[in-house]
Amino acid sequence: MAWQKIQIKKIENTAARQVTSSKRRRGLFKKAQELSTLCDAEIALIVFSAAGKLFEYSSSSVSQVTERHNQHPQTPEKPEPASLELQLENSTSAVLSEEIPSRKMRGEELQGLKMEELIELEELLEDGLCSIVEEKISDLQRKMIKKIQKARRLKDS
Amino acid sequence: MAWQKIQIKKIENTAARQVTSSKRRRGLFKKAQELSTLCDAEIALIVFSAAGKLFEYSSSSVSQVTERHNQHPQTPEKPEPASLELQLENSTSAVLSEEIPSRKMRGEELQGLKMEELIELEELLEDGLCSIVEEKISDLQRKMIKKIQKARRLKDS
DNA sequence: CATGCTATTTTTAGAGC
DNA sequence: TGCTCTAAAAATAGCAT
Repeated sequence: MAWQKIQIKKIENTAARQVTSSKRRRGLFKKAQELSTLCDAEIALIVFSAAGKLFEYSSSSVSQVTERHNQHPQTPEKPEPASLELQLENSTSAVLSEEIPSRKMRGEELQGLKMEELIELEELLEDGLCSIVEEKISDLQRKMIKKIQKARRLKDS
Repeated sequence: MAWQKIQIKKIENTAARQVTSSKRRRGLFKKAQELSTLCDAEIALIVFSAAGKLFEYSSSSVSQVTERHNQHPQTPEKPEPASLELQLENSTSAVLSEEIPSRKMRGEELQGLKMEELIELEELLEDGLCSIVEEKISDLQRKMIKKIQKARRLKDS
């Protein structure tokens, strides 16, 4: 793909394999998310690295998709909300699965909780979303600063 | 990616969405297979198209991987913040196109701007991201409140 | 160990069949 | 729906920092 084309066979060099694993895994998850958003597909992607580490992505939740997979065939209906809404819906699901994976509180399962638990969960969700966006804004700022510096250099020249 | 760059948002045209779905799905499955082979990873990929059709790939078998996923000890570390990151990347793109569509300031085009314009743009981006997340949090709160009320009714009955 | 940098390969949007 | 073609856009292998 780059300075040299590679064969699709196991990379024996451990360090190189690790680097390729990270890069390609990231690319794969991105592609999965893009397909989900562009084409309104429901996707679950589970990856166990050679080291046994788990990585997962889902447009909704892994358990939801695997459950649907188990019960296939069936023909569900898919409404079509705004794209941004859809993306944020997915963000919500992702936060839920990340912040409280051990409690399996997703979707209708929330209904079984006590009020205190619901409030606690609410706070978790807010914190999770905010911290993630703050991080994203920092990235944006850093990128913008680089742009500004570039603009300056262009003016000086 | 080709004659014209596209945004990562739902493709409204049904025919075009179907075509893109087929093409990208194939690409995604190929990438998954390559990662599995190159890096000795165990992968399961489940895709339900918008029409409800099932497509799946696994380096071993879907049920084997999902089983391993279920048995996985409560994910010691954050398994996948990447998916959220990616979704926010796309949200950022959406903000760009929504907030300043008439100025067509995306990607490399930013480089032609003056410093003041860059700063102004930076603020727009931050505001856009924050307002979107605030809106989402409001939605969340509303939903949580409904859940709480439901929990109360269940207790009273 | 991550991050950045190209040159090169790979993917793919759009149009046609 | 599936295939081909083409040029632009993305991904990325190998290094460098």
